[in-house]
Amino acid sequence: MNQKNESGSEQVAQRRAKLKALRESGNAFPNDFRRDAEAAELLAQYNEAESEALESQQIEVHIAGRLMSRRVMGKAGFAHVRDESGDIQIYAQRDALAEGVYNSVFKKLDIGDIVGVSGVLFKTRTGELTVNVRSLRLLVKSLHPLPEKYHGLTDIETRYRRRYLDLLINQESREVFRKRAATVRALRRFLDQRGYLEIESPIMQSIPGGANARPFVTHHHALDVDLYLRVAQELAIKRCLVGGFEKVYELNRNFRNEGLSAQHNPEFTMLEYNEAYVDFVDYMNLTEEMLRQVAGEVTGKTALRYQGEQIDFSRPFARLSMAEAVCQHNGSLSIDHCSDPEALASHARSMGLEVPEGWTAGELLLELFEETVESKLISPTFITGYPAAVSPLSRRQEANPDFTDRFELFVAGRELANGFSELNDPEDQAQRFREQVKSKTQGNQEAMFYDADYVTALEYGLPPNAGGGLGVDRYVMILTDSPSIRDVLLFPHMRPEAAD
RNA sequence: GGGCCGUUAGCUCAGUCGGUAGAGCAUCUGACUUUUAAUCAGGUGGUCGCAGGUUCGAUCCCUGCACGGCCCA
Repeated sequence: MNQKNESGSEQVAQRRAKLKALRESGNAFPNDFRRDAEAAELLAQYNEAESEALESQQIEVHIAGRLMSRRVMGKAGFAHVRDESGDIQIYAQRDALAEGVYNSVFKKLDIGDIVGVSGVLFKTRTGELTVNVRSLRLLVKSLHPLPEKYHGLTDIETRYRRRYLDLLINQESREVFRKRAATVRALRRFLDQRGYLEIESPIMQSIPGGANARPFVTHHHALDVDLYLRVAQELAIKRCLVGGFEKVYELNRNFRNEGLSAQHNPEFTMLEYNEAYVDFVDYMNLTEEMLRQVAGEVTGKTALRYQGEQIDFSRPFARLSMAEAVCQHNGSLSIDHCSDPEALASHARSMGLEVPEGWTAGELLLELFEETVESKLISPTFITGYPAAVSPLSRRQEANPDFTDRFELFVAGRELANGFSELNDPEDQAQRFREQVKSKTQGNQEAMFYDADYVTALEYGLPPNAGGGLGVDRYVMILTDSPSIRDVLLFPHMRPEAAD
């Protein structure tokens, strides 16, 4: 924003003039300064030291970083230098520096410049650990003024579009991405320690599958074929189980061609994990343990506050069937009603919901669940008993084949994870794919494709297994108390800015 | 896709019941050798998101568009 004006702004022109002078007097972009300390390390080590002790030790340090503030008082001045670890103050005195350095280097620095500083540690009258500058070099001239020191950068659009500025100014933002990295590492560690194999399966596929979602299409010119960006990792993982790997996960990007919202980015990170010879109950247990352990490792806490709500991963997660959950939140319905399409439809209509004639009890139940329950599930809650019609890869319940051995986990009113005992009957799978294709020809762009090779894989024998999928971005949102998925994506998808 | 709100200096924000705009910080000049939202004095800086319309005159009113935020679908 306003980029067009900035190039002509007075402040930028002044800085460009300084850069021009630097170029004329030598290498304006040197890379031979070496540091031996970081701000946080020095503060940790010496902040408690007595002033006299520092005075007698004369500890010389070499630090580098970006100038974040400056207070010049005639023949001496203070500034703060920020490196990745934090900020530390420097103090430059004209008469303590080589001839001319104070006026020609220090006083010409602009906020945002990257400097290399050598000096000796001391404490100011107010007790702040400070580097008393002996020599000072400008390493990189910054051409644009930084956002203001007190209010910082708060414009949410600029924070997303120019993340580098956000990271530079807002330390909390850096912390979010450190926690994101820690979350990903902890998830991998959790599964690695249990003997899982991490795989990398194709992102470009000729037949996308594994989720009900509209895919992105691209084109391979040499082969002259359309390819889809994957919407899930699941079918690749289960092929690996057919191949004899028994515990497999993939943690990587998926792509779904849908709208953007505070919970949706077109590319997002999902962890999918499957294990042979376990079922969906085992996988609720595993998922619960994983989320609990990782939350503790990343935040150091068991009970989190998310957007004002208390979310406690340390307590056992609630487990309810969808019918039980709907009954809990719709006082006039009983469990018996939940298998009765008439009762469910009339209840839905009494609430003002539009439900088509001929919907099954399962479809009506799901509709009521989404309308009346989902947003109220703040504490971690597993919902089970999903209709087979909306679960084309899930194993059917033995007692009621219209439903599946599937769960979804809701936290903070949103879906966070999904899992099920996997369907490994090739003939049933083929039939489910046919139903998906029929739905697709009727206009459902989120319906699945028929994946003949996957059916063939099942015909060779997929061991009984369960699988789970975790929305990593949403999980990080909760761990970092971030209201929008864009807050946990370094470079979230934004509409292009208008051309000038 | 619909509704509401926002877009003014590099940043954070005021403001004009229609007469082409202000503050703080930043920046520039001067003073100042332990400051820390440094201080003091003075100055510079704007296509008021874009395009139309109404009007003698629009940053302000109207319409459309763009981007963003929130809510809904």
